[in-house]
Amino acid sequence: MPPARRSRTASPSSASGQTDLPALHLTRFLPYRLSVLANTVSHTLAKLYEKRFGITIPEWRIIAVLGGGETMSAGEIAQRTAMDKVQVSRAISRMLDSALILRESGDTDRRKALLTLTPKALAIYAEIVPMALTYEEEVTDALSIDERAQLDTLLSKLQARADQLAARPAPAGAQAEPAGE
Amino acid sequence: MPPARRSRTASPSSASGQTDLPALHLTRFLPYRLSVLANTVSHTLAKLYEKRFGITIPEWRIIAVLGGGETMSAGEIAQRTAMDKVQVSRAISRMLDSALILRESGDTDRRKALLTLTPKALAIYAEIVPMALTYEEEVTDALSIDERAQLDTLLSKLQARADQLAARPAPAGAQAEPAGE
DNA sequence: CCATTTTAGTTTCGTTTGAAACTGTTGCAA
DNA sequence: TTGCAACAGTTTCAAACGAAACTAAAATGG
Repeated sequence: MPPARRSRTASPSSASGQTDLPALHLTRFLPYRLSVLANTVSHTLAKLYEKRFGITIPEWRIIAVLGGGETMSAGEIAQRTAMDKVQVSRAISRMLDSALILRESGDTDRRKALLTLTPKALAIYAEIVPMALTYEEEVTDALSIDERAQLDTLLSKLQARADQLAARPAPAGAQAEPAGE
Repeated sequence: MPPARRSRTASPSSASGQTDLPALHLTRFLPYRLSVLANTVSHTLAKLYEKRFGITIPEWRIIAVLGGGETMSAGEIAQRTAMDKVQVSRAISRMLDSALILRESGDTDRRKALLTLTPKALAIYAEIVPMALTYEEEVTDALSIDERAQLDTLLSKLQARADQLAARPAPAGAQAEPAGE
């Protein structure tokens, strides 16, 4: 099956007199497809562990990176989970409330708090990891071995490129307000 | 480069006495990777049209499906954009405020409102589509022709499977509360 | 040293979201 | 017909979010 490149020249099917502009079909538009897929997957998984353990995605991510028993600072967690520090801060305070995490002020640098999972959280980790991996397998079961390798490659390449484009400063001369029609 | 299947048996690197459970590295975990990638892409793109036209993602999606000049109901928009009806309802009311959309009560069924883009919105469509397609191309430029075809296939397969798993009723006997650990 | 800047993390504020309740309309059935 | 279930869309309310302001503790450097 060829990729069916979207036609750049066909006008929208309506007979309106609009200029002959490239059509865009949401269902073939990569950002849309990624968004829908990621949403479906995350949502399904989140419901699984919300139901079972009462934790949210940010909390799960923190458990995931600390699950080895390591200790690290909030900033380091933020980096490793790709969440921003506000999100991490909030998740941590929830986890303190539910006794999932332990915070001790750093000795040498009292700005950095050292965070460690409690045994309760480690127990959750032990249960949740197999669940998560099982779900991941169920999804990737839709693919052949080759395709899984392809997926790995593609996601890496796309992420690298997306990061690069995100870092690029916004094209100048684009403002919303003074759009004098 | 082989896909480097995650080791199922190696214990976490820490020397703690935890049971020997499968490790999970977030950076190799599909739901996480999808979520981060989709987020990066959507965010970058959203900033682009937020800056240029002052519209949000839901609004952009509505413009995208109505861009051909067609008329449809809110429910149909919801289906086609994979947004839920609340989101659609809110986006529409914003678009009514900014004169991007036109709503007329259906004649035969007064529950269904017929929605059409205004010329102002069609003008935005004409400008935004090339921007969106350009961005998409910039991202997919990271891939070879073959890889683009692969991506198309993979996303379709994964979405189909994810939908299937999402529809499946939650596994019974999983409750958060009575975790008498 | 003291003043300034940088870093780590938290708080605040306004917005966005999602689930559930609600309003109005139509279709169906006694 | 009226009475009730199903449907289309909106509103409400509480939780979640992001940006920016803020606090506190190091690092820098005159």
